[in-house]
Amino acid sequence: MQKSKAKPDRKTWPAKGRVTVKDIAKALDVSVATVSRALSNDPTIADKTRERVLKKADEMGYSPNLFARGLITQRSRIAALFVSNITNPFYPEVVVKLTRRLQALGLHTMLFTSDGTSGVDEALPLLTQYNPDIAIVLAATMSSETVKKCVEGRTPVILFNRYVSGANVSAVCCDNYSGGRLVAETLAGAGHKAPAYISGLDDASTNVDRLRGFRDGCAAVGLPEPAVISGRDFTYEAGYIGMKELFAGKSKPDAVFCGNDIIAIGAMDAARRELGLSIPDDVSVIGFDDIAMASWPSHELTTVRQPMNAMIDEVIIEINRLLSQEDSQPQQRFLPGRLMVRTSMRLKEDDAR
Amino acid sequence: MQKSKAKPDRKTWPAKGRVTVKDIAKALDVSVATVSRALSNDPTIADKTRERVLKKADEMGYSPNLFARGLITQRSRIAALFVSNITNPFYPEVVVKLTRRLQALGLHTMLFTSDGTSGVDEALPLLTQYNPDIAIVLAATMSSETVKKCVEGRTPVILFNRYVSGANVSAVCCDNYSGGRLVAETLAGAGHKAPAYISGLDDASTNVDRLRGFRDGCAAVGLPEPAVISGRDFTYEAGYIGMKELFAGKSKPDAVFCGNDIIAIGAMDAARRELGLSIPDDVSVIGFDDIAMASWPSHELTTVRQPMNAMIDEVIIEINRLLSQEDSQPQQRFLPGRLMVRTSMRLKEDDAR
DNA sequence: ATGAAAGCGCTAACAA
DNA sequence: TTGTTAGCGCTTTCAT
Repeated sequence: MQKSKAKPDRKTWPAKGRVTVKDIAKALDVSVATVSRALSNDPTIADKTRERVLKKADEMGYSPNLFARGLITQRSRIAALFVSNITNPFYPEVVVKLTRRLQALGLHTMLFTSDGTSGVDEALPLLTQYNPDIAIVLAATMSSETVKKCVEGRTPVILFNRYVSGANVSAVCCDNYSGGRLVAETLAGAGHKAPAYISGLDDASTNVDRLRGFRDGCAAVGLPEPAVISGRDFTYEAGYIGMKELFAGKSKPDAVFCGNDIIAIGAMDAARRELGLSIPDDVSVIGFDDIAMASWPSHELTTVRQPMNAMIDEVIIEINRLLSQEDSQPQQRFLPGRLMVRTSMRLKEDDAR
Repeated sequence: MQKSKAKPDRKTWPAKGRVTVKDIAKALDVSVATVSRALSNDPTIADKTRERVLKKADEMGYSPNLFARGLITQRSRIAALFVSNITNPFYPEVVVKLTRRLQALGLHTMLFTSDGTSGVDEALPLLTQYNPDIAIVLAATMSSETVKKCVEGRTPVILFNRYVSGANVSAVCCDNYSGGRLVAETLAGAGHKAPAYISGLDDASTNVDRLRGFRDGCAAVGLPEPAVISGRDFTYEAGYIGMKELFAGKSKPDAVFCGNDIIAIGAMDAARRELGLSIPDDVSVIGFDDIAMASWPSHELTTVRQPMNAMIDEVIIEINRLLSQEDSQPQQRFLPGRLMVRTSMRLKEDDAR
């Protein structure tokens, strides 16, 4: 029944048995400050002491509590990653590769998903709760309002395959517009006469830019305005149905450019199975992304390859820039795609021209 | 130069401008405890007060700092999710769906990836730093040592499509063994005579169980021991090469069961392109997973469907169990797969029997 | 080069 | 029903 200062022996507390700086300090009979300094490579500490601490910490199986650290440093070491598009295998691959790179940077990936329709905004409240050091948005729709909130909340945002012209946000994109033009030019060069386009999600900027580039390209090389099947989704079904619609009309296309590879594969299947067409003799099909599947013998899809690794590199560079200098301005980078020529596109000029 | 208690006006501090409980308390002239109680739906607070606080909090754009909360409650509200297998589209889909469910439970997904070879163990130190409430491992290799460390660290682990017999870990799996048997029985029923199997990763438990089930099934129904192409990876290439090898020998199989769908698709492509075979007339091909692609017209793959949604449901149930009762024992659940019959398998009995 | 002490934002005893 | 206070584990002045 002593009163004393009554701090010790609060052993009923949670604790969960993890080793803390205090434990190390006690074991070595130094102060917690010293332990902290040793762990954070503070130069103002004796080498011997540092070594002793580090050794002991290792022995005791110490692992820092990043919650506590983050609370004081105001840096969470968390990167928030938003994804919605999952039917396209391109993005899962980006998620995995990016996460690995972030891990190497000491950043932990917190993943947020949403269904395709509602975009990413609904996850915003979740985001703020952990105060991530950076937010990365993968080709998902994020309203400019949400973007603004992030910026206000001092969380730098990097958009991947999206950009917002006005807003103060970094972006790393494949140059979708040029990709679209490239396809138009190539098709013209191979003597195609009747271009068409099957859209993914109508208002996705990737889709908009690819189509715009394709249209402009067609005009520039003297091709007619492409027929456009508009807006379901970036899915196999969209391509399948789109292709059928395209050939239901009176004027048949001789080349179909698709919003992405998955759509293109759906389109090819429809052409072969439903329309009895042969590819590329009756119709050329071109995709976008160059996912692994595109090069499989069953598809052999000619497509615009997104420079995924280079894009990821850019994201990492941008993160470093944003996190190192306090007031670095957001920056937008556009990387060119490259046409991967395979057998789904007719190459020779035929009887044309 | 006053000394005083000198707490106020530490305005040079980080702060980052976020609204805290203290701000709300000040604005309403109540104590922070009251605010905290209102926010956490503590029953011991006056309804009026709660409403006032909630309203004000909303007005001020308050969002709790989960670092601080986690520090005291010892619950991070974080679920660690480990993935390595990315070539198989089954798992990205699980990741996205699972994440959405976890979000609904108020759990944030922290994603860890590793390359296929090294398994998941390397990420363990990262894990402990945030003290997740639960760890979920998706079909990745996690050494029993790592599992043990998690259990010791009081972090419950749920394996998805993996299990460890001895260890104290929960698991939710497709019943891969029965799936393998089912395939053998079906093949026999359709008059096949010469079964074969193309492996994924040799030591992956999914692969091992499917093969074991297939072997046992073949024996049970009087089919010969299946020829086995062993162990590259769960990839298209593995299937492509495996199929070629299978037909390089003297005895040709008339039915090839594959470690998963991607392998099966690779095998079919090889059969058609490299071997000039027709499917299913010359050889039947059966996969495992039933990914979206399997039902595409270009593949029409007969396959064992994993009950993905039911499996995810089980994971959620298990999480709730583990997190609610303190000392709930880990539990292993095996869910049966279902054969999806498509045209890649010959159905009629032929001249057989 | 080291220690003492304050405090990040929050919750949970314990009082009142 | 509410306020006071201690403290989660850590970093960081400020002394020494």
